[in-house]
Amino acid sequence: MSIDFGKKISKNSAGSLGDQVRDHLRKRILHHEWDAGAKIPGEFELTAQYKVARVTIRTALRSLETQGLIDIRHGSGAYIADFGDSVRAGLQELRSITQTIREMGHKAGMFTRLSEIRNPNSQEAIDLQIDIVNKVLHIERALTADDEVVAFSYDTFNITNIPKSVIKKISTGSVFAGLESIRKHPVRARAEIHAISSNEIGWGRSRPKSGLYLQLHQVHYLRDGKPIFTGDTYFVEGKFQFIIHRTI
Amino acid sequence: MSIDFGKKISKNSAGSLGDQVRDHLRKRILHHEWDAGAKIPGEFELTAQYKVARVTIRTALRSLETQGLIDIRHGSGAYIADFGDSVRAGLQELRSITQTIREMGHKAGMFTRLSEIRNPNSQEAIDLQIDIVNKVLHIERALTADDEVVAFSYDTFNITNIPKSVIKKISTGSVFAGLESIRKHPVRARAEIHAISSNEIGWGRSRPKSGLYLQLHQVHYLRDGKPIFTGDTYFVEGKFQFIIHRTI
DNA sequence: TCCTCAATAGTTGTACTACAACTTGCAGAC
DNA sequence: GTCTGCAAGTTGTAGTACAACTATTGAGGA
Repeated sequence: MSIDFGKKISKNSAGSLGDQVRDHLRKRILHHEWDAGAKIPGEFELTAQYKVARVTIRTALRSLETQGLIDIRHGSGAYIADFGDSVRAGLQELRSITQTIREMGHKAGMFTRLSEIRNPNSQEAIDLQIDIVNKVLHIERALTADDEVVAFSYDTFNITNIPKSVIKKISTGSVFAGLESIRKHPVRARAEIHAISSNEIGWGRSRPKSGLYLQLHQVHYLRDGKPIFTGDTYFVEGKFQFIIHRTI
Repeated sequence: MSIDFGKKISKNSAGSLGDQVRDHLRKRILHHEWDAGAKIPGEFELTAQYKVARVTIRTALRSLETQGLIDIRHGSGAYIADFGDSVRAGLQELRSITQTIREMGHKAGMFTRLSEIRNPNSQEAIDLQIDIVNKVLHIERALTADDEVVAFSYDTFNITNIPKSVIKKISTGSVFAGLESIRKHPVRARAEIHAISSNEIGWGRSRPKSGLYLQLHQVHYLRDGKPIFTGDTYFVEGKFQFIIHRTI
């Protein structure tokens, strides 16, 4: 079953009813339908708005609370956490770095240095949960903001069951758009953060002399829990501000 | 109401029943009661174990799922998310580093190098939203796991309206416990992450030769939105694994 | 006038029941 | 051996009722 919500429903909304309501409410929050600190409608009113049971609304609200977007107070209501913009630019939201750069008001660019189809190495095979005889697409790119390199990116995709046209689309830079077109876009990712000092990362004139990077090692998962792509992104220290919103 | 759970219940467990169950289940997970990928008991069995309603179990499980510790599959069960066994912190969960180390089954320790009451510098005054004539408590500590230094910490507290006994408690290391005793514990924090290479961080023999740190600059906020303390924590690269769970 | 406090309405938290939707394993047919 | 379909088990959603907590209101007294 999929619901209407009275308003428009986004194409990529899927999963349980609770997840759909959560995603919809999340968009309403991030679109500043309510100010920071403001009280959102009560559970009974949301029940009426979305035409679902109260328990469904509650699962959505609890999820948003765990994500740090709202603050639920017993006997009072749910309030918008006054962190809207930080969350937007923050690490917890799964979106392409290019898109994040763009949303922060900068011109996003990209230079592809390498794009090849090959067998995965052992670490990639483990991360992607595939055998080393499978084929993967490996891409090395430099990401820019306002024509300045802010990160070097090494990504590897499991291209089993992915049509050639989509592989081409991914290769040209539209990673998330390409995967979304065949409903194989990731819904969550696991990321490890490391501080790295190395002169073997990056290339060209834009490589920083300091060799100091913030490394983000990520594995992206589909809704069914299977990994779709993994990669390391090396952010040039100081060029990109990471914000994390921590909650209890 | 507070529940027994059949086993010992930790003193700092508080909040709603769902939160208590969530915290208890989190400890069981982090203590490796179940292997990675293993199925945890079903909702009905947990209902019997904890002697609470199924809806309470469900709120706890949904929260753990949002935090990325488990993976709930409709019609099947809840499974432990795959993770290794090094010291690990979900960055979006706000808890003391000491407590995190302890929850992972390691011996947590702490050496205080400096503890003084003084006026804030300009940056601290901005972060804490106070005037520079106010008084702050500044502490410099080294945090250890299994007698090995994993981080150096420089914290500054706004001690306006904080009784002397609590200040003493904070100084001796029980930051969160001290603040909680007067209901001034932070509920969220805003954190910036940086990669730092410096020989001016840390002290003593435990200072790493590489000088490579993951810096976490944080401001902690109370429920009413006011900052309570700020600080920089420098994690020795490689000693502490940071995990971020990104969702759509 | 100002303060205290009790009553009250409104909101979230927990309990219980019932059924829908989905997954998994197994028995049986072929 | 392979496939199909049933059955049992598990999570998801619905509905109701009440407990626990919050915020407001207003009466009463200093």
